Amino acid sequence: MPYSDEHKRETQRKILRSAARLFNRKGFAGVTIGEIMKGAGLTHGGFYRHFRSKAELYAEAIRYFLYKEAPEPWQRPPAASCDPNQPFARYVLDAYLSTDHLKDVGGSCPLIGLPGDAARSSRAVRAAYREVAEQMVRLFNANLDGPNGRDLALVLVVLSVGGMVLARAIDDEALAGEFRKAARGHALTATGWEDRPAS
Amino acid sequence: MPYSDEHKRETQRKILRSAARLFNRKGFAGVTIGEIMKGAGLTHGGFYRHFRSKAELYAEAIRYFLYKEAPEPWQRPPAASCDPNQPFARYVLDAYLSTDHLKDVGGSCPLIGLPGDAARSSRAVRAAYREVAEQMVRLFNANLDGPNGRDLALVLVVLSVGGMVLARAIDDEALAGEFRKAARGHALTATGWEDRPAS
DNA sequence: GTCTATATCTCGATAGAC
DNA sequence: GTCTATCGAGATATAGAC
Repeated sequence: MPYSDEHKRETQRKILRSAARLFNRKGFAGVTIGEIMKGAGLTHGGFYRHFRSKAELYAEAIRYFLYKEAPEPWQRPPAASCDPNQPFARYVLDAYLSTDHLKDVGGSCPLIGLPGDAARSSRAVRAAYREVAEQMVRLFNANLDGPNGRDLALVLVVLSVGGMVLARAIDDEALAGEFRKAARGHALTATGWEDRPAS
Repeated sequence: MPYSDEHKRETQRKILRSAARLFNRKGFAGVTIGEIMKGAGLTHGGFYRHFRSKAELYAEAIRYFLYKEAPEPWQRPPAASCDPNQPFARYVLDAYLSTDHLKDVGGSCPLIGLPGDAARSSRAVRAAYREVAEQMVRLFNANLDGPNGRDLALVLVVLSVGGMVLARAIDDEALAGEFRKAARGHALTATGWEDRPAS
């Protein structure tokens, strides 16, 4: 057996990783199978031994980000500036609306890069998108007690995603910055988390 | 002169109207020139006497919504329930996050349907997108006095656009409703505009 | 499982009659 | 200005050798 199961899973992972980055950067229709496979170090033809179609890959790529590939800031607070008195969700909010995240188009959260395509896609894709959104709500909610915790968590997700979506689509960096800063500042005030300079 | 200038402008208007609806529903890459022209009651070939390319049409279609085609609620308060004591911007917020607007995919505000495509498009497209966003900020700001008026207006735009973008992309109507309600409720509290049942 | 090669299709843009 | 017809590029998906 020249190719082990382990090797196949590893190849799939490479394809998903390449696909996630490209879909984020160029949208569903803007990406070709050949491009994705090239990004994974493979060629066009082999794709269909791993996924049945481009559409199926799309949903898998969204879920992939959620479970395997979420970058550092979403997993745990940055060690260097870790302050136990600050809720973890606060670090996530800062990272989400940060300039780094704005500019990291390929590696960013799929909630930002794909909403338009997701809305027009199959149930499977929209279900994957929903799972990511739910995970984000739970993350914020874990740091918000009280009866209004869930409502406030929903608002934080709306502010995070909405602020970044607008900032990405606008051609004016100053206005894009205003949107992000306003969303971040308002979120910190609403939650009672103290403010400090944005990144 | 079998075709007057007036006739040409009217034809352009039809093309833009058809294009705006289709771009909202299917995204930039998902729409074909033939489809757009069919929606305008014309055929494929005539398109290039009106626009130089599909990309140019895209920017024009966004602007078109802004200046000519914005539906009733964005232009003035609904006559039936008009209360002079309620700020106009409050009606806009309600209409923006309403179920009607959620379901009117083709006729909705381009800020909701196109952000992903806009972010990946030319400067002209992103400039058009920015103009619509700026207009919306001004609209809210006109009803928010004080030094924090502009910041709050920016937050309202983020809540409106973010709430609808998330609601559209998710396959769960209940969660989509939660996002919209949370965004609306929070906006009304933050502005001091009184609350009442959502539509 | 992965490769090269190709079938089949669709789209954006152009040409030329009316 | 609008039509029909078509070109040429580039896409998804498949076939078959290794």
